[in-house]
Amino acid sequence: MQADFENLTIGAFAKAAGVSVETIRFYQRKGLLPEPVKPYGGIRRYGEADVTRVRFVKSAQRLGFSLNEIAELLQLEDGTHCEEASGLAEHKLKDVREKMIDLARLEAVLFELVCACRARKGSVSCPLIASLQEGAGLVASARGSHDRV
Amino acid sequence: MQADFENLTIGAFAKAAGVSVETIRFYQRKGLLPEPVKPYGGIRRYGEADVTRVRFVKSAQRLGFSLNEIAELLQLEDGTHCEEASGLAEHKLKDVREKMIDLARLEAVLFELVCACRARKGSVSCPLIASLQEGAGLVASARGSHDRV
DNA sequence: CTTGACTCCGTACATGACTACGGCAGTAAG
DNA sequence: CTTACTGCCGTAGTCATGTACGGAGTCAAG
Ligand SMILES: [Zn+2]
Ligand SMILES: [Zn+2]
Ligand SMILES: [Zn+2]
Ligand SMILES: [Zn+2]
Repeated sequence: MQADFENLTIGAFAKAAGVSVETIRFYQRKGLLPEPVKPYGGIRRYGEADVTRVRFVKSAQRLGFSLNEIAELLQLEDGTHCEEASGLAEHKLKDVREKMIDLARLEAVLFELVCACRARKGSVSCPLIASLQEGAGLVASARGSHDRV
Repeated sequence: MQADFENLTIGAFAKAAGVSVETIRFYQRKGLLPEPVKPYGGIRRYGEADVTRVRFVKSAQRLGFSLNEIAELLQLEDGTHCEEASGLAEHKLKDVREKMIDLARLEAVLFELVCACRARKGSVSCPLIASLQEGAGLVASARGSHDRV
């Protein structure tokens, strides 16, 4: 029951990697996947290494890396550049932590608004709408100098 | 030193609202802002109310609402639909909380990877890269049924 | 040999939130 | 009056991450 992960057509490859054929082709155009040589007028074949590579992309994506950042990571694929790789990851970790703080602030404000809405007994109009209209400093959210997760 | 917030041209209005002219026109096309009547072959004028409205949009955006959701909120602008408004906010709050959980998981994994990278003493290759290549169950991240913040 | 499934390739579409451009018209300063 | 801004309007482009489609070629089974 061992699947043969060599000499896959693009369809089988995509299935093995858990993405669509179109996605494979898209990654090729982006330079995230090598395009295997095409035998004279024939059909390209893919192997184990390609499947691994797609899985790499997908895991990195789940970690919040963009495809461009993943391209950078793929430069380091041979595993001999620990410094650079962990540098990228640390940067991403910083981004994630900033985003967590933003979201926490968001959560607090939204919660407060929902509470105010529920508790509005005497007021004529919805406190949520009212506070959005003032809109002053809710979630000041000093957007940082670079990309977010 | 009191700025006169009536009879603004679109340029002054945009500046007063803290967005670009193009953004104003974009919001008009999207139906988020009313387009004031244009005097015979002349120039539209904007006032305080328009500035307030843009600020509403921007605050709601900082709270994670999409422009479409903000359009919904604007339907309720008169403040007489507390139910609907707080319904939207509660839904968004739920989204935010889910996203916070996702990010927390992300943070943990990234942190672990960075640690592993720093601590790799004997291993030949970078543990971060290695673990991306295996890529199995890192951040399972069961993506929910709907929109995220 | 035909049929049907699959590949190849290029192009277009989808989403969200804008941003840019080009040409024409109105307005203000000198 | 001329010049230099603005405003008006429509169209189109950007970025990210794909998805969809159409026509032509290839391959394997029947
Ligand atoms: Zn490393
Ligand atoms: Zn960053
Ligand atoms: Zn309310
Ligand atoms: Zn939702």
